[in-house]
Amino acid sequence: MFRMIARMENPHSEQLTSSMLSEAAGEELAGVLKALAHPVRLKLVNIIGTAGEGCACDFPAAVGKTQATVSHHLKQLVEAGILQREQRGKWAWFQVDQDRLAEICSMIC
Amino acid sequence: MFRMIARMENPHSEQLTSSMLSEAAGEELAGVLKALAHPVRLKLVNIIGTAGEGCACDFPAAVGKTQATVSHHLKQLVEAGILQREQRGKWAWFQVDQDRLAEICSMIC
DNA sequence: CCGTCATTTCGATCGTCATCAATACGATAA
DNA sequence: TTATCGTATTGATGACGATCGAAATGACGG
Repeated sequence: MFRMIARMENPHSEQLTSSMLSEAAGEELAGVLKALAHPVRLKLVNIIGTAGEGCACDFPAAVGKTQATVSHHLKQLVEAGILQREQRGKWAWFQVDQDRLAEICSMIC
Repeated sequence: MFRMIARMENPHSEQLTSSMLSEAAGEELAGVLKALAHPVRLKLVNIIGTAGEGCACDFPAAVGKTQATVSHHLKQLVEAGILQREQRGKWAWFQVDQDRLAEICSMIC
């Protein structure tokens, strides 16, 4: 029912409800959350995170969008630091940056 | 440097990177994150959360937006379940729903 | 070097969002 | 009830985001 989690402290000590959030930190956090706040992008993160990694070639069918649209969403996730991209031959593979997600959580809670 | 956190499990056991996220849960999470993913709304949550509570009358000056714009943002936060509204005489007071924030975190990490 | 295949970028369109002034609503005090 | 003050809603406008088809880029294999 409960579990214990060890987590690194937020290096900037900025936290949404217990310490003042700087202008810059607010903008940064808003940007990352915006990248995450879309059903298709959440689904991509979910697929990749659950499987450990994922090939871009499989995503259009998985999320029901064109390849161009998927590429657009992947770019946003990479730019937000949530996904990491790796080229393997012709194919682009993606992984979730778990530390980045943990960092986001540590700023919210 | 590290700290231990006891946390309630996500009642739906849906978690972004370790279990399949349902269509509905994805839409729901995207909606809440969208409500949070704006600099002005983050600042409102930060102000209210840090102080414990806050009066709507103080926010326009605090965030540098008109009363109408602030009211619009507050509504979104309330509808997302992040803020709770309470009428005290003429004034509207707001509090952060910490459990709701924890719930969001538990779905991300 | 070509040709092919995977992926990204471009350009256009359409819908949604942020913002504010003006107005309406709601609560209190006179 | 009426006046007043705080807050919410409306309506309009400009900015931004999602989407896709088409064209460009990049990575192989021959």
